[in-house]
Amino acid sequence: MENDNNVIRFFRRNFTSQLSKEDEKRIFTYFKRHKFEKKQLVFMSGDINTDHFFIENGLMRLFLIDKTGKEFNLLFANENQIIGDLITPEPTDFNLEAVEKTTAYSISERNFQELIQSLSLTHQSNPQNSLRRSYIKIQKRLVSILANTAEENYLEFRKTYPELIQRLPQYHIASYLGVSAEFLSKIIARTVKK
Amino acid sequence: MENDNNVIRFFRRNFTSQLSKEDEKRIFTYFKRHKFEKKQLVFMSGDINTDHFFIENGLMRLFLIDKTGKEFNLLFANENQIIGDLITPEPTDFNLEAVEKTTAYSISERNFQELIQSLSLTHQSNPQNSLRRSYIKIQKRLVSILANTAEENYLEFRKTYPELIQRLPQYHIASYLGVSAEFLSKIIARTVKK
DNA sequence: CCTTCTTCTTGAACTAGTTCAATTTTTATG
DNA sequence: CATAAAAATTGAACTAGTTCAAGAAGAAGG
Repeated sequence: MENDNNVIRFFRRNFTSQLSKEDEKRIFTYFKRHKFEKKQLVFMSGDINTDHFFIENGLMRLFLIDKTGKEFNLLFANENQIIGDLITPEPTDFNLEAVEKTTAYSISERNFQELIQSLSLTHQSNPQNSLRRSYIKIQKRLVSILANTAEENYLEFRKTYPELIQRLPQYHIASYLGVSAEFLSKIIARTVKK
Repeated sequence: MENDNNVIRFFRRNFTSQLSKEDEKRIFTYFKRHKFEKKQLVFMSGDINTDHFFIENGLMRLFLIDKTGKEFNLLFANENQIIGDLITPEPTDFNLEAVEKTTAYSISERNFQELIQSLSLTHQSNPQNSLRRSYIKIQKRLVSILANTAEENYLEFRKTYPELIQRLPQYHIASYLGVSAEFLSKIIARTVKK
């Protein structure tokens, strides 16, 4: 991990801009590097004290499997993003999977908090703000799914995440939008004609 | 406000248990008391720097109006809960309305942060945690709306918020569940028979 | 207690989206 | 580069939920 500093940059961007060499070293020691194969499951429903994953390279998805066995994608994360279940250390309902071959750095909730504290990021402006942004985002998504048609939601998704459209199989996008893969395919066929 | 301490109790419960008399006085000075009539609009889409409202008595709803004029309820709050739009001080997309005659205490985001700081609630464990809980809740709601039928969602709502079933008109519940008022009425007729 | 307003109900016609099954296209791999 | 596996497409039959319209029931105020 020493030979790059994506995680450091992430910390600078999200928490505070002044990090001493000491701080950086300290940050390194908190993360563990992992490689996951395409479609490899990282954690699954029922697991406790799940880690957060900072993605250096690749693409992951957080999803849920309902009682009928159907999957629902909740979140995607790619390079320089963090993904995990906020309910940790409680048992998670979700599953985390690498969609592509992925390199990621893991940290437990407890260690994450400890790290933030020890860097005296106690002015709390930012860990809260990023959670706030996430909250506002999911709130918008909820409304959008309720208020708009699947076609509108798809077009919006495409506009917002053009690179994800390239990288994700369609059925994962369908599941994120809350429609069947078949129907999304029909939507796309329809919108291409226009 | 001096003759009761709902707000104080809220602070004790949500932030820290040790509050000096000084602290309590300080908290009082930050809040402004309001009374709202049934159906009175408190803030609306486009308003900037909207306040948070701590409800002493009554019931409020946060909702959005889509481009076709249809309303979507996002959140209800009753006694001893706080409601508002986290996007503040940015312009809100939402509307806040008193569903019943309501008494509430308002505070701006800026003052709220200042107050928390000045009470040295800097150990940040809790403002974050309550936001986390909200996030986890809305995440579950999103999945639930996608994965379950309207009937299942209604039964779940009824189980989780029995008192809201009493206090809210059906069409507000319908809008929260993401179905038309007519369809909810049919669902209820159906479930009564069983 | 009468009148008005608000909320709830019901039915009929409709539509967005699902499910299932079969086929084609694309991608990955020995 | 051939074969297998994964992903996308298409059509037909279906269903959950919508919309519109009209009427019934409930609640609230003068």
